[in-house]
Amino acid sequence: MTRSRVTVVDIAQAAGVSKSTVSLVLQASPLVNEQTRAKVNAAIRELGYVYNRGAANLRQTASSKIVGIVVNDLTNSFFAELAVGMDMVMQSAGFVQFLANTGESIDRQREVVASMREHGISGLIISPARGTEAADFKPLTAAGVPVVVVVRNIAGAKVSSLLSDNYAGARQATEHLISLGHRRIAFLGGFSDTAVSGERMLGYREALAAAGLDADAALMVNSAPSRAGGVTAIERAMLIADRPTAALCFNDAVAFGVCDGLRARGLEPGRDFGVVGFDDVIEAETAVPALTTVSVDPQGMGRRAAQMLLKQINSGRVEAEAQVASVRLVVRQSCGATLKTWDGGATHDTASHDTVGTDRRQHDRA
Amino acid sequence: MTRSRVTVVDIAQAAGVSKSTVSLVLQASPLVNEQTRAKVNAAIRELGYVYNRGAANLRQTASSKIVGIVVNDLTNSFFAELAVGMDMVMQSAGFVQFLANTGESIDRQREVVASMREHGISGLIISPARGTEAADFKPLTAAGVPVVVVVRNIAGAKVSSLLSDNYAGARQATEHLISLGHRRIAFLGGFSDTAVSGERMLGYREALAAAGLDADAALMVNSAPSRAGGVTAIERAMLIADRPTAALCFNDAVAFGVCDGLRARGLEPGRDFGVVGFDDVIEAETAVPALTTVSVDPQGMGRRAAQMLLKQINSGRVEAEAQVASVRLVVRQSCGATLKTWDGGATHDTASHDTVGTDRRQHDRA
DNA sequence: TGACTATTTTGGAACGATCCAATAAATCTC
DNA sequence: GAGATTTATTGGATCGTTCCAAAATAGTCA
Repeated sequence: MTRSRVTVVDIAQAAGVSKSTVSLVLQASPLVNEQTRAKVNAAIRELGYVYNRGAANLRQTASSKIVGIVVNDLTNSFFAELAVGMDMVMQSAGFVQFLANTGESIDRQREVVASMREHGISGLIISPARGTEAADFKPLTAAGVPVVVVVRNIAGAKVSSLLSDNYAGARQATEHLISLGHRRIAFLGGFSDTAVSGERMLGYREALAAAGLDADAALMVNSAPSRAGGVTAIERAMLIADRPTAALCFNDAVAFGVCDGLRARGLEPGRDFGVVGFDDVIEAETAVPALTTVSVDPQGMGRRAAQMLLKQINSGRVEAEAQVASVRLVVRQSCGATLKTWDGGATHDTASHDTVGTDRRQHDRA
Repeated sequence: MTRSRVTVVDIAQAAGVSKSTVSLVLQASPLVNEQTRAKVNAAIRELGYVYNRGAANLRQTASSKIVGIVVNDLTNSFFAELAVGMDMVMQSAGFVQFLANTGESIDRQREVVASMREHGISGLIISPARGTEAADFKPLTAAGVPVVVVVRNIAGAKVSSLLSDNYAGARQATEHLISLGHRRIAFLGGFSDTAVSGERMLGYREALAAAGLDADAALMVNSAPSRAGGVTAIERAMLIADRPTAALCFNDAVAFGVCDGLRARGLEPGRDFGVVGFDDVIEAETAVPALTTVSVDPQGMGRRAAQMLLKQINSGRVEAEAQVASVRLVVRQSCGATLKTWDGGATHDTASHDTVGTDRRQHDRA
């Protein structure tokens, strides 16, 4: 016996006014008399009324107060934090968000976006799955739904974007490793056919070139952009004859995997091998050794993307705007630059240095 | 010039039928003639029609195909994976989900649940913030909205729940550490005033008691249930005179922090100190040393919770059902079990074993 | 008091899809 | 070929809110 919903009419009846008046109270209109407002509010509380936004949204002037957020891998801390950042500003703005995970499946992405549209989102933030094309956003923009693309760029799409400065970050990180004395620097993880990977790799290569080092193709190894991928990437990188002594990793997850892989072969990241990540996820700081990484502040990026979207929703204009979030290298321990004390090992009795490189040794175990 | 929405009437006109017929086509009714259906579908594609679910939901017989998911800390892998598990089955069932992060704020939680209700969720899965009371769910259940509480129990709430068997898991893990010869076993991390922590701590204490060991209050140290919390917890635990030789950690995040903290003081987890986590997050397997932990399979739990909710939504009956997800101890390396000769002494010259870390040695620096 | 503002309140027509009862068209039955 | 049956189609009322034009009430001033 599910009793039928409590509606404005019920409230009106209970408060002895018309439904129009109740409606005015609901939207806090100054037109309504204080006493009347109090009576209506009392009735609302009394009857346990809940506003039906769906009904209100029917009138085409209304905004649904719903946005869609689509990410490709929520299990990756980077995206989880991105989502949390968005959530914060959306909640504060009185919006509620659909969130969907695509797991890089373009089909799921299409379904999920279609589904969100049916439910009437007033905007969409998406970190597109691999293979997403500019044309995929056509229907959205044509319908006047603002879209913000984050993290991964979609060439030719007439939507707003918020990307991190991958080129600059990678270049800076690579230069840092070079300044520490490294000459054989690997680029590990990620898929080179993605825009993000391409940009980071370009920064890496140009930094090498500028220093007069040549980019050995054997030093660039693709892998899944995950911790497990990092393990396999470093394994492969150490198979070649002229081994790297340091690596720029596609992201922090890969970097952690690389650290795992190094330890598995008896090498200590930061001491025996320089490791630099990308993203600066929350664990990067507390990990041991603390991860030197390019900070992109995912939560901040999420907040910023949300603000971009809100601005467009509120202004009513759908005008593409491309923003680039600047990044900065955060030097911690995994690159070897701040090497302090854990030199430990009996076969190892160097004094402390503040750079890597001097006490690096080759552990031949293969 | 945002042209007004395309509606069923427009489609009807274009296809030369009535809006009722269009509606029948939309819900794939067998009543409609094949040719008519084709005509209508063509018009739908032609005009770029998008279904307006909000309008459909007005009729009270309809189900909104929206569920709400509320978690308290999406940056914790455990919850991220839980969410992904739910997302999977919800997507497959044609539902779309609101997702909100409360960050343990009971106010945000209340706001966000209210907001979701206004948008017409047909069900809610919630991992309640600390301090949530049974009464908070009253309005939901009274309105016939099924609720599934996950992870944390709310005593007295008349809603369904899916909890992991914290008691059994903690007991099993503690027994395992005891069987490895440990006598001073700490319980690190978490807040003892939460249900989850209470259950796990009980399992820990009863295992100790059953083995004739007494539970030293100094060995139980509270901390935030995060990686950073784990670092501080182990630091505090190592300050006491009669130090622990192993620890059961509140969750995997804490366990990783404990490993970090141990390394910072020159101790190698798994060799010099037994560490057991709880949750079995995805990184537990690939970490070095691989984390011995109580597997609760967060993704599987998410899927299961989603299924419970769907069952209730579909059956229309709101009947509370309490499920307990069984857990199992996954023995990896961090507990030291794969190292046979654990003796806890400072002088330590074990031979090679088939684990990582054979050439790592103890660094006494404290 | 009556005319004239302000200030409040209010029916009814949207909004877009569904569903029921009723109709129209096609097929069958004897 | 008239009636019964099956198969397709269709107006209109409905869901809960907003908004507009209009009405009712209160307040002001000559």
